[in-house]
Amino acid sequence: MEKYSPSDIEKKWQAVWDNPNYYRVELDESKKKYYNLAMYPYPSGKIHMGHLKNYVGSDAVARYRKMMGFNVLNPMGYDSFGMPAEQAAISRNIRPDKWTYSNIETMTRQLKSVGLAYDWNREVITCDPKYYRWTQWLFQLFYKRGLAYKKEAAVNWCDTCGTVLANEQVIDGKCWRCNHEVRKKNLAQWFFKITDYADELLKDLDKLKGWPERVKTMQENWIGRSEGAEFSLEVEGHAEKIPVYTTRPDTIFGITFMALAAEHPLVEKLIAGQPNESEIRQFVTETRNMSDMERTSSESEKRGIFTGVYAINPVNGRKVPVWVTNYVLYEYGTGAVMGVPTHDERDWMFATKYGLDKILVIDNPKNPLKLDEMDNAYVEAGVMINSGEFDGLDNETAKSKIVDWLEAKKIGTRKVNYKLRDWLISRQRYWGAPIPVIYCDHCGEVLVPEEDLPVLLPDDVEFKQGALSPLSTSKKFNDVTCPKCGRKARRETDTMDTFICSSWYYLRYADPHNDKAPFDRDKVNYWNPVDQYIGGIEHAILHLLYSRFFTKVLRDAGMLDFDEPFTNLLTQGMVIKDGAKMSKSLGNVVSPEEIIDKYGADTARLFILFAAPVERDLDWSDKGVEGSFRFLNRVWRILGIFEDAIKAGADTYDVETLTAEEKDFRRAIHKTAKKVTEDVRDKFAFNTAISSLMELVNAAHNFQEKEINPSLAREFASNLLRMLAPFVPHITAELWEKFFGGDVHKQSWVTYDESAIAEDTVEIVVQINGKVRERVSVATNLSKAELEKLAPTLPRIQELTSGKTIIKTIAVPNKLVNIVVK
RNA sequence: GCGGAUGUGGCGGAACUGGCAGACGCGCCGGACUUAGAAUCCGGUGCCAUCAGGCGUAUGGGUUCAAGUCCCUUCAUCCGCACCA
Repeated sequence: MEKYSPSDIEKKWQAVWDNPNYYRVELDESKKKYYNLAMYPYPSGKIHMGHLKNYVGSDAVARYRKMMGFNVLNPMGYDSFGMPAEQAAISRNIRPDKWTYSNIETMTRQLKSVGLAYDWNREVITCDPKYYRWTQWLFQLFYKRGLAYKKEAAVNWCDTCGTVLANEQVIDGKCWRCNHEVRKKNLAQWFFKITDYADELLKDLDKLKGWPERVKTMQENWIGRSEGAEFSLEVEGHAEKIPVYTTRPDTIFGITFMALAAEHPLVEKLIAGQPNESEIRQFVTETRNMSDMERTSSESEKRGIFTGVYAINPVNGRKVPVWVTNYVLYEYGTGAVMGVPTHDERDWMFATKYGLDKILVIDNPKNPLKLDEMDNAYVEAGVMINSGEFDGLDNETAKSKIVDWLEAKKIGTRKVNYKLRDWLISRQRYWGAPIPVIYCDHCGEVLVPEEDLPVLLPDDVEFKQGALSPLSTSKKFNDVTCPKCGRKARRETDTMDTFICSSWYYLRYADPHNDKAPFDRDKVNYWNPVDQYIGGIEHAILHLLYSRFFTKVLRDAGMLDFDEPFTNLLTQGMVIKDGAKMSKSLGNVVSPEEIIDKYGADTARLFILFAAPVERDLDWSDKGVEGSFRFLNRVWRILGIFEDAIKAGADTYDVETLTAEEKDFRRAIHKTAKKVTEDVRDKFAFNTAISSLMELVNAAHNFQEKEINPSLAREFASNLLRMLAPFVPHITAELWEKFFGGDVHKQSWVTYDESAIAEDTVEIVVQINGKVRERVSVATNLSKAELEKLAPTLPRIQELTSGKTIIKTIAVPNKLVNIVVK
């Protein structure tokens, strides 16, 4: 047989697979569906190893499921709105759409060169007006359901990107995209009311049995639910009250001061006319100008200033000073906090610094507290003291009793709070889906009528770094009349966060060409939810939370019938080289193209799958790649040696005619089939599946210079090629065609025969005091009693136990015998 | 600080419900083929030790006939959240 030449083989098969009908799938109620999805890429113009790792693993799953007889949906598309296209327009004067579509073309070509089994008929491109028409339609659906609203707020602003960002897109106070420090800015912006779904988004995490714990925990923390009470304190000499939220109603009797956020609107009213009014105002301004980084770090110093006014604790009438501080967050709860220094560490630090009073209200039952000996707040459980009628209760019980009491006296109520804020979706950028709203001086906010969708992106725009949205520079775009009254009006010039586009793309794949609706309900209900989703951990909160939110809203709108979009989630690891993530700046990048050119896509795929479990980081090794290439050559070579036998063999034959050695080999074939099936089906353990295939090929080498039963050789080739097909599709297609005719990817998955795996004898380990001292071959399933009887009679064991007393013998059938001696 | 994870040869990594630690691959060592090299094939390869044997899964302890696996302690690394009252 000729030499293994990956480039010829791969070109040949990729041409076959490029036929749009080859991977086409259709809805078929008679077949069990399997929706396999890998997170679609941003069309940067070049695939990198990270993409490859993601898509190769996902592809193996799709191909395996197809061979298992599932109707597999395995689509691909592009998350094609976003800043880089606009940057290209700003710095190189290339139109964003040109830049994007040419990148899509090259990336598609690169993806095809990897041999991925996508149904490209279903390609989704989010910057295509046929797609973003429905993104706009969905915005309007949210609007009509009261889930999209515009409000003025202090929002996150990135100067380099020239746009606002959602809370989820601010990482450590910096922009998720460009890493530039984010600052606060007051702007009127569009929000999606994700907080309406906070409770369900949290609760339904329990339904996601197929998600990694880590991702669920991250979402749980992000949603940040807490239970407590809200109540108000009167202010001496003012009509206004100060509402506060607390999770520690059991410490209400210990309030010694009130702390307001610098942004709190009451501050201005309270300080009016105070002698040091201007000093306080200066403090407020300074604090508000601090970056979020300095402001929210728990290490930074707590500072504050007394307003000169006092509030009254409603539970005991105590007069407490009201302070303005830098450590209370305006956005959470009520923007005001009750100060209980004895039982809250932050309040302790603050009160100590400014010499404020401290009252103990919870005591340590084991070791009574003394205020003047404490150097920290007491935050453990304990017994109530100094708390009127609640004294003596344990503080957990007191918590709910005090809230009951507050409610009965109409002072306060139970309250649940979330850290999750509404999703800021406006972007002051061009390359996104325009928000389909028109402003009319007469009619106000008006939705663009459905028949006028999509609101197209105009081309008469100017791109300038950091300037206002380019859309505001377009005459065409802004020349509009009010759809209601016909008077001159103006368009919303903001576009939508690209994360909106990606919050529903997995639904569009089910019905990608629909021009009457975003998708057909029956089709989505057939294909969705996604059975297996694979992608990077960086979307643990962003994309995965937003998509869950969208699914729930669309369910409530009657557009689909499930609660969660992704049944199983696999978060794949990064690609590492020389101890660091591959990056241009470190110069440790290996491009998929160069590997494919040198060894072929099959080798690249095999190495990626073999070197590490999918969810773990992959340590790139050039030597390891060579090892994978070597293995494929071994497969090629051994099947070449067997070629005549394979062709002469029969599909069914009498196993009893095999020699003992051949029987062993046949057992290995069936054992491997079992192992590979279980590894792929249950665990996505491609690395161990491949290692057992390597063992099988190694075992075949015993026959390289020996006659092999032709039918056995045939069985081996058929099994090996089918098992390897999901991992290395080209070489297996070629060899299958050569030996069996037809298409390996249309074959059914291997089956195995338990009886063929069973062995007559097993090797038993005999231990003395837990150390292996002898091995013995016995009949399979020899009973415990028989084993216990047999072991001490072995010569070697007799020798080692002579003169000692046997205390106990433990036997585990098919495994071992342990003799305990003294 | 809180939460999650990880820790096994020279390296990437195996080990199902506790039952032979180190599968498979890389690297290394030896051999065959070759004038020689490359490629290929065969064999070896946790550490210490002259065979016997001893020691080994981050640390220290515990449970057990038996622990990488279960329990407690400490340490290290990575990730997420981080003044959320």
